[in-house]
Amino acid sequence: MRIATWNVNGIRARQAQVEEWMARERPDVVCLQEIKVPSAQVPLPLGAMDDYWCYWHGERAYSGVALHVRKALSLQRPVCSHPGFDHENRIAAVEVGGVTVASVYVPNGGKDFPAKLRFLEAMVDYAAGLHAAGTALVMCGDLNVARSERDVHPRERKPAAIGQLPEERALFERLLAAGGLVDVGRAQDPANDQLFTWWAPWRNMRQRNIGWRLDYVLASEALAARAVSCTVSPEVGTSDHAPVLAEFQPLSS
DNA sequence: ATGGCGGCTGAGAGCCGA
Repeated sequence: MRIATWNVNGIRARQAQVEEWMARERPDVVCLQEIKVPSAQVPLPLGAMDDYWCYWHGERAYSGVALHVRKALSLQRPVCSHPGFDHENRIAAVEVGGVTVASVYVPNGGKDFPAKLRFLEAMVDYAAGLHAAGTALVMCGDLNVARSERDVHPRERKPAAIGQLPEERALFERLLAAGGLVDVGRAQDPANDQLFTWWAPWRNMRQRNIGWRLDYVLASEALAARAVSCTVSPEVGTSDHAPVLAEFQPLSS
């Protein structure tokens, strides 16, 4: 089971890159963020792929998320939803094989920081509810928080910067604790202090790997114990964010 | 400390990102 996430920063501008990447990586589930287009205007063939169930949850110009589920995983169209706390089309979820997968784009917070905190708090409650119900969850996406100091390159560390603030980091830890979730990227690569997924688009920050880790695959403990890898692909695409792909052994085996 | 630029809309200059 291969689950991938990518903030594409405009699906129309990134269409060919996403198609190429999906053809090469062949993920079973794909979570996209910042599609920046109304669901009805998603370009084909990405909008309705032969071998994936596609769920687009977007709006004009801004934000928006999507989910793709390989049809072989689920003969009938999976049940898709956007949880009640959604805001600006920032979360979509799908239930497949007893696992809930969510594609999430947390508000940056520069425009409305309290709204970011409210969204993160609602994510905590959502994950806690699924945890209490015994539903396995994989929460993927651009969480717009660098989890800890080591998730920001030393030269980008700014304690007062949005994305690095103590209250955001505390909410990140609450999300993991209340949801019974594991940060799969960190768990798979515990000693790596260069594990970045976003780079500022100037001064060759990406090539020099001076970045932030903002994109995550969080998985319920039982599922995370089945993870075999979680990799960032900094060379893929021209979004400010790189895709992240986690591979899991089947839960049942 | 600051920084630059692409994607989007609407058909300009401005918002947004983190």
